[in-house]
Amino acid sequence: MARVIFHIDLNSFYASAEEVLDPSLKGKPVVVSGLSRRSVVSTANYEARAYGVHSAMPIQEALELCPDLVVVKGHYSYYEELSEKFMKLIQSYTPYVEQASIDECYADMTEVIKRYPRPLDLAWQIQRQLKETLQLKCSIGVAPNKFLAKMASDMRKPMGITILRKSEVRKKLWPLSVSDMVGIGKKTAKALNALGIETIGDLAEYPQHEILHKILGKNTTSVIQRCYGIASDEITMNSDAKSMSQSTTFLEDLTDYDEIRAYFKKLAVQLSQRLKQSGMMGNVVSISVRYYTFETIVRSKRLTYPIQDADALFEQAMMLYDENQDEMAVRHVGIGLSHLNTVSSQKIQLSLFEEFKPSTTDDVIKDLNAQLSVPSLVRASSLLKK
DNA sequence: TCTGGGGTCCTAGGACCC
DNA sequence: TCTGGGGTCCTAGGACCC
Repeated sequence: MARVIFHIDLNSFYASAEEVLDPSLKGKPVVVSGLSRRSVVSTANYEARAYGVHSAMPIQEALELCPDLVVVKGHYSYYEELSEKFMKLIQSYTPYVEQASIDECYADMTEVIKRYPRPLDLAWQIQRQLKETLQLKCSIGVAPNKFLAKMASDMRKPMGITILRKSEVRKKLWPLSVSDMVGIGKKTAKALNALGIETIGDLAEYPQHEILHKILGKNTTSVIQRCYGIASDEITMNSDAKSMSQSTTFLEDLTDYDEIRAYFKKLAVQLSQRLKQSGMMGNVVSISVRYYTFETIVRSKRLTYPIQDADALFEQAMMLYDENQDEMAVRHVGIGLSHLNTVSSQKIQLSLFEEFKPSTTDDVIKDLNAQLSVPSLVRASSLLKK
């Protein structure tokens, strides 16, 4: 049985959210972005897009294109709040809602839709309700699976509703450029173009799958199936974050060790705060360092115990940084933590482990550190001596 | 006007174990 | 004494998305 999947995508979400906070912005070209010389556009509203301004464009360039541009600093916790309300609203229709990002979700409306004369009526209602209650515009794609729903919602923006049936794939999907497919970015598109593949139709009919495999890897089959409108209709609910990171680009490139260290400290504190807020711990620490050349390295380390504390994050980050010191000027640094688990599940794992009685002093210290969120071996050792 | 920040997933090589 | 082949874990790098 074919399912009815909705993809609901908020239009220029951050910019719209700012217009809710400050209605005087309405009608003006607005971007949400950082305020430094090195910032790029996070989201542009449609008035700004009319000038050619778009996401990821350096703010300086955007101002060149549109001198009257209103540049607003993002209020990200407000966006989170609004996003939650958005998801709740969709969940009032069906429990089968998959959050795809802060401003989009998939919803399985197979059952819900039966209560409406036409699928369009449900989509209209959702659009109207989002506009009335949250002042947010959205585009909705309606299709038998997630991929087609997503492609459909992209076809009419803003405030569009598009139904895409599997029987229409040749007519509506095949003429599109391969780069319009989700998952096909710049690099992959270029490689495909080199084979003479320009459109989704070209890709669908390309006979030599072994050659495609060199470009698309293990996704080859599923990418080709997508061209024919075959894709997953499975809704994955409530997936916890797998990693969390905090990074910053300096106003000027830095060479001074202590200054860079101070930034790592700040990032560790911020990251730890967020981890604690969401009750997460993790045991793979990573840092990223981008040099003035824009070359970026990432270094990571798996710990035998999970951490959450700012001091522990900072200590591990600095160990990774020290091991990879370079005299090049640094543009950007970041700290990340992955292999996250909720604190409560960590405690369960810990208590299971305790039945086996860790034998070495090292293990005891690590366990103590994990339980107490104590960062350094020194502090745990001193506890043991008491 | 040079190139943010926060994520996910895939690939590939080396270590290590059986 | 010139050499196996899986499987899994760890790390690094990169593509992609919003």
